[in-house]
Amino acid sequence: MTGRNLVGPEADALDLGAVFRALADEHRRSVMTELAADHGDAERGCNSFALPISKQTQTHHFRVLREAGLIDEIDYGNRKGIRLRRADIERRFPGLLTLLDAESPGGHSSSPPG
Amino acid sequence: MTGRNLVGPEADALDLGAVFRALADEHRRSVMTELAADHGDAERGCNSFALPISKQTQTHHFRVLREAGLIDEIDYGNRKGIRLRRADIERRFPGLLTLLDAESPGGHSSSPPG
DNA sequence: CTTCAGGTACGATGCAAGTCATACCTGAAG
DNA sequence: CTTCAGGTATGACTTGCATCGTACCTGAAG
Repeated sequence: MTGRNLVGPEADALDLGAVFRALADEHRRSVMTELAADHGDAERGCNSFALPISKQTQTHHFRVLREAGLIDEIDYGNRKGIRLRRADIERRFPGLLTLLDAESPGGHSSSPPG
Repeated sequence: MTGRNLVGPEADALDLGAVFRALADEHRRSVMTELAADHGDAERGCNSFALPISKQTQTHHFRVLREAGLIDEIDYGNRKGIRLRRADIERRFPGLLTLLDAESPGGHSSSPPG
């Protein structure tokens, strides 16, 4: 089961305004910081971020990140996978992920948070 | 006639969240895009940005940019100067101004908009 | 003094967005 | 089938924020 990607903007259509608005929220930024810190770009589950908010609100936040073009959401039916669109972001906004990576608790990192 | 700088956060105290929130607004981002495009970092007047909003709202926006640590506001009494904190931003968030510069209408530029 | 332009302070308003409650859907396990 | 966990849809609530109206301040010019 490879799942199916939920729709997001094309790489060339990424809008800096939408990206900044998405990253303006603390919870969404913490998600992006974790994703940027994992240079292996492993697919993550929604619960692996331990966000202190209800699941409905989490659904909302992941939707905003997807519509900004920052992540892919892979629909498995009763589960969902999150994957960073690293290549697209680097091509359109080079250096942005480095900024987020620098905000990672342990500073720059090449390994997943565990 | 040197004017007096209105207070803003120290260079090391710049917060990425506050920066993203500041850049989430279209008007504030257009100001920052213009400032980033002028590599000469000339001091600008508030009216030189031609923002299509009232002066009270402009005061609000410049205040947000200053409190985020992105600009200095020099108080001349009945006038105000705006200057980009390029060095501080580059040190704390390297690459951020390049992202904004790339959003400049004519693409990358080394000269003021005129 | 008065006049005027640039800027600020305060308050009110309207809208966008973050949050959650309820209800429902999906797939896996018994 | 039932049960359960993960996720979504809808609606309502609340907060934040962009905006402007009114009033006031500041400095320059007359």
